[in-house]
Amino acid sequence: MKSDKISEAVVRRLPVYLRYLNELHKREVTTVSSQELGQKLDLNPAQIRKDLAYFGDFGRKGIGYDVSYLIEKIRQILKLDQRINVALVGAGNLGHALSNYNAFLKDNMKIVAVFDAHPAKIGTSINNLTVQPMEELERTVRDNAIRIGIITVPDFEAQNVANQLISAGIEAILNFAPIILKAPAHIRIHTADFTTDLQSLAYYLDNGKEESAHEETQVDG
Amino acid sequence: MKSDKISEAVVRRLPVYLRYLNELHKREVTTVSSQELGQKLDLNPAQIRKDLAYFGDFGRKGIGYDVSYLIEKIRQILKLDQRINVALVGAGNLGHALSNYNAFLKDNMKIVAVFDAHPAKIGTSINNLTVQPMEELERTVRDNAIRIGIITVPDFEAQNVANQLISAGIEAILNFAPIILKAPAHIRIHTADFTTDLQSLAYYLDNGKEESAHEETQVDG
DNA sequence: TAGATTGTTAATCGATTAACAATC
DNA sequence: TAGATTGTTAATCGATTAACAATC
Repeated sequence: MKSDKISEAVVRRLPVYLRYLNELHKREVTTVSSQELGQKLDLNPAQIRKDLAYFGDFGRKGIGYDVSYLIEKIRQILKLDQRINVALVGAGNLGHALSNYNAFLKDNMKIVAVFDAHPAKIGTSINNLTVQPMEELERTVRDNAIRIGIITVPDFEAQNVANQLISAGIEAILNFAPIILKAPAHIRIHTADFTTDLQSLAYYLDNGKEESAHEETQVDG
Repeated sequence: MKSDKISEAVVRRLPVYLRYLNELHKREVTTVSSQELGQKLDLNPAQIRKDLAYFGDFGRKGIGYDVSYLIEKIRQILKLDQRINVALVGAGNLGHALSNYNAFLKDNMKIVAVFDAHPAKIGTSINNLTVQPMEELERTVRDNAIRIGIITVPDFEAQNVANQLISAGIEAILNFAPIILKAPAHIRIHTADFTTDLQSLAYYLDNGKEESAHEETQVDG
């Protein structure tokens, strides 16, 4: 079963598969079953098989999946087999941290330009890249065929920066500012907001009892 | 309709509501309807009403929601009305960036301790906090009633750090390492992995046509 | 009163999981 | 051949959305 419309949930699991497959490959494991994969990644094996089957018949009945072949296929699906240039806007602490993560990203996706509006930042160097003024954003994006923008500016500037990235021709945005960006439908936006992560985590803190089906707790009991 | 089991999707939207409500409050808006909220946050109004109704009757028919009251209620639900201490493990670039975000978190959630295994880091200062060695983690966590741990160490150390946090009595973890952590069921783990975010973003880059229902494109056509 | 908007039930939609024939 | 495991269909589960009576 090829194509149809693939749900975002499926797409978000692909990088997770890829990461673990790369680890297996490094360990020289050549074959893996959906069951092993599921166990390691806390996912249902049927779900993994189904996810992969959306894109092709990658496995062999009775055998499992060839690790190298599956890595190749997932990289193709995610377009990680082609060079993808990324721009980072906001040369603060977080921007600095992210630009260092280039090491973690496989060769083909790379932050190739950093921008900031703050005069003091411009011209300084971050991880071998010179911070450029916002005025150069449009030209740099076009000249370097930059397709993804990462936003690490304060929230009140984020929408403005997004607009500039979009009019420069960027196709997708990874937004770290705690705000819901508005953009045309053809622009893909992912929000990576750890304030939200942390706050929703607080919900699950246990204040006393709740579901203490365990017989463990003896304080307060 | 109170309680039942609340889905994670619902819990994850609460901080989003809260953030925008705080903005409204700052602008001295006193009342808001689910429709306005939905428009601003790109959500279905019925969904917002349903989400809130899980926790109580916070609105008034014909009127909408009182902004201040709803803020208070959501803060209670998320346990943000009580002081929650957080520990950060991994004093690298990302850890540094996160510790600065204290400013963005409301008063009640705070990073109160930073740890690192690297001798060169220990004793240095990050955002007014002295980096402590891992050996002190257990005691510091207990003495300061730290309930949440943030992991910003390299992937190969992440599981080990998680184990230490858990045995020190932490209740929840925000994990930035690109790995699936194993933990007992009562420990809540959220993964904030932007490698995954970026890679799944690449999938949506448009290589040519796909769903060009728009008549815009004339190059390549 | 008329208009607006909630809380909630019912309908829809979509995603996950189970089951199994095909086959290595 | 017997055992293992895929790809896929059907069953289940859960989340979103529509609709509307209640009521401010």
